Amino acid sequence: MDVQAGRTGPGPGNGGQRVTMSDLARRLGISKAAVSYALNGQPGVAAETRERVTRLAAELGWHPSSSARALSANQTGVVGLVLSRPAELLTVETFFMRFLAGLERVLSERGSSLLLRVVGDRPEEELRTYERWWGERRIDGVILLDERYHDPRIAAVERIGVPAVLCGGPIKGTSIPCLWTDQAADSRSAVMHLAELGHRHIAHISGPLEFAHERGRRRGVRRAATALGLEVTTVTSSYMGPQAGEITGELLDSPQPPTAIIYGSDVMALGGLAAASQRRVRIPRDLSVISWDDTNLTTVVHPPLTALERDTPGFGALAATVLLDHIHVGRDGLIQVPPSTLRARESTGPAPAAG
Amino acid sequence: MDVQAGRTGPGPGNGGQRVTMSDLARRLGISKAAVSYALNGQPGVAAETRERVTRLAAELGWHPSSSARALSANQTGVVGLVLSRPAELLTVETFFMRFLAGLERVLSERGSSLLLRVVGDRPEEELRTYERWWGERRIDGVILLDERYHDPRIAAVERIGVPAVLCGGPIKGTSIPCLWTDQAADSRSAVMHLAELGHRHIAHISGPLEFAHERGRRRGVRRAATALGLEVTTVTSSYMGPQAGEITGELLDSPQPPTAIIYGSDVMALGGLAAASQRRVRIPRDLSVISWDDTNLTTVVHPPLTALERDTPGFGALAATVLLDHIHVGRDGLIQVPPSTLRARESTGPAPAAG
DNA sequence: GAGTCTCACTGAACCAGTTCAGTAGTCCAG
DNA sequence: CTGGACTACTGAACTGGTTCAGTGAGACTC
Repeated sequence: MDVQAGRTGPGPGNGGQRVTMSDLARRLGISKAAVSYALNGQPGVAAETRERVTRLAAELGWHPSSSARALSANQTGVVGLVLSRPAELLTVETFFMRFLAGLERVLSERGSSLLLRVVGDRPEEELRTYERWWGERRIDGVILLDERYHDPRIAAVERIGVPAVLCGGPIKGTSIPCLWTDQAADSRSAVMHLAELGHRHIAHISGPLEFAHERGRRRGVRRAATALGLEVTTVTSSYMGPQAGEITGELLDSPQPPTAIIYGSDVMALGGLAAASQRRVRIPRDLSVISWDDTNLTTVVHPPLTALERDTPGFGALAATVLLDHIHVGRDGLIQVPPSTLRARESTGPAPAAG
Repeated sequence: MDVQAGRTGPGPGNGGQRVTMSDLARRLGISKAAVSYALNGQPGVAAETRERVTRLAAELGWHPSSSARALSANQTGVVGLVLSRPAELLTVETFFMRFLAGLERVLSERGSSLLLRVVGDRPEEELRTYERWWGERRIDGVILLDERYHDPRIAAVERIGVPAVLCGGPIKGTSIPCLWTDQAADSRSAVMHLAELGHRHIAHISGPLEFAHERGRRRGVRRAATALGLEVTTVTSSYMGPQAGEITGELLDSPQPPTAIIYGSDVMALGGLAAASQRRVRIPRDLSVISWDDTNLTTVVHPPLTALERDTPGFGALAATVLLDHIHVGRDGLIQVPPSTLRARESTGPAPAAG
């Protein structure tokens, strides 16, 4: 059993692949150890021998077996990432793909690979995956995305012993590096923009509060609005567009509707746009709209959305860099993610005259 | 050098992790081989011994080392996937995330993991990644996504010898299993829907023709329209919303504008909606709109988009199943993907009276 | 009661690398 | 011309599993 389809057995004479160091040693008439030293740039090999070895290796298409290397070096060159977002979120959000693009750029530059697992909305499955991956020596470390309120993963990865970085925090009393975003500053730039346009009553429709960043943003918006003397209404929604639209409708139908709404994501803002359009509320004349994420969607809709733009691929790249440094040189501590910048487009405008 | 941060050295007395089979054997006073047989359900072990072994393994948190296993079994339990989509596409499309969710469901059920690489729009890098992964024995097989016109990857994976499945095809003269989508049938159901509503001149704005499925769809739309006696205009666009919007504008401004447009994706359809709204063209009174993909976006915008719905997670699950079967039992051949179904919403309506 | 069979287990080889201790051979100093 | 240092290697052990060829003990057969 376990016959491999399309896979040739070991030994020469077949497709030609699957060359081992012993093959090289035999053909060159030297020992395996010499080949190893030559290929790894270790001293103790004559320049001419090294040259012969590397040439033959290239010629035969030799690649080091990752398993064998991992076995003796106790290093895999693989980084793990588990997505335990609810399915609805996965299908809607492009955050993850942009994060991934940046993450991968750094990983491939530094010779690492990414092991990915998508579990539904089952955090306990996420923890078990870390434990299994680390137990099976499949990974060198993990990246923790989507920090939750009182996130159990932090204690778990410390118990398991797997090196990790947290995209979130800061967390007190942990040795895990945290990539910390200043939600207060981002909130301020959005609220300030609306205040400058003359808005006196704004609303913030956030995503679910189980996510730590949503809490941070809600607090940031409240504080910034209070500091500027604005009235502020904060509501929580799922990440789904239709629900954000429904809440938008309720806000607009209330006796004292806000004149501007900040949405937790671009898709939520789209839902708001649809609700406004159904009520013949004009953007931005009657209502200003800001989206907390700047994706390509913001420029596809009409009017283009004012948004808080952050460098999500850069965030991914930073996460990869910090994790690899943590694994290899023990880098620790708190790293601040660059703040978002407000990109003003046509969905925000002067507050309507009070009526 | 190469000191591990947060990683404890081998041997007992530390964090407790990293138990090996030899540890189990020593503590139980039996041989490594007996432990192996016991844990793998092989015959030749007394039931009581097996029980003692499995209990101790669970107690000490033993996990098999994937490297050691891969080394002797020549199997890794890992499947590779490379995304060489252009960055613009990655950030916009949710196809991939939905595909991934289905893929992962099957992989995790069957004990496999996914190794992921995101390269930009560099197909040669994709091929080198396959070659390296296979050479390094990191993977058991790969999934080829986004079939291109005259795709060089098919010959490449056959040369390299890595088991693969192609999401596309059918391809003549290859042993690689193909997951084939009947683009002609999908095209027919979209065109038929418009014909039944009385449209006589329709347009199709497709994505780039380097993608094989875009060619298939274009041909399918043309044939279906011709068969039904409709006039059809086909235009090619990038996947970016604004460009699709621009093309929409040109079509609407032409002397004989179509009364319905089929878009290659939901984001492209959104671009079209924005262009129509700027020209005060009403949807669906003046123009009917169909999107080729049914994502959550189609129900967020106003009006909700009529779309060709296909089970993308199911597609991913099928790809995983076929690849694992190909690797383990040598399954081959052509597998047809279930066809899309047309989900009629409010963006399509009766053709306007000829003016 | 000798021969055979099965059961439960052991020892060793093997996968493909890394690494350490040792060893010829050369060179140079004293 | 001997001792020590250095170079360029070799052989073997080691990583943690799997697997094959034994092996001793007990049960069963005739």
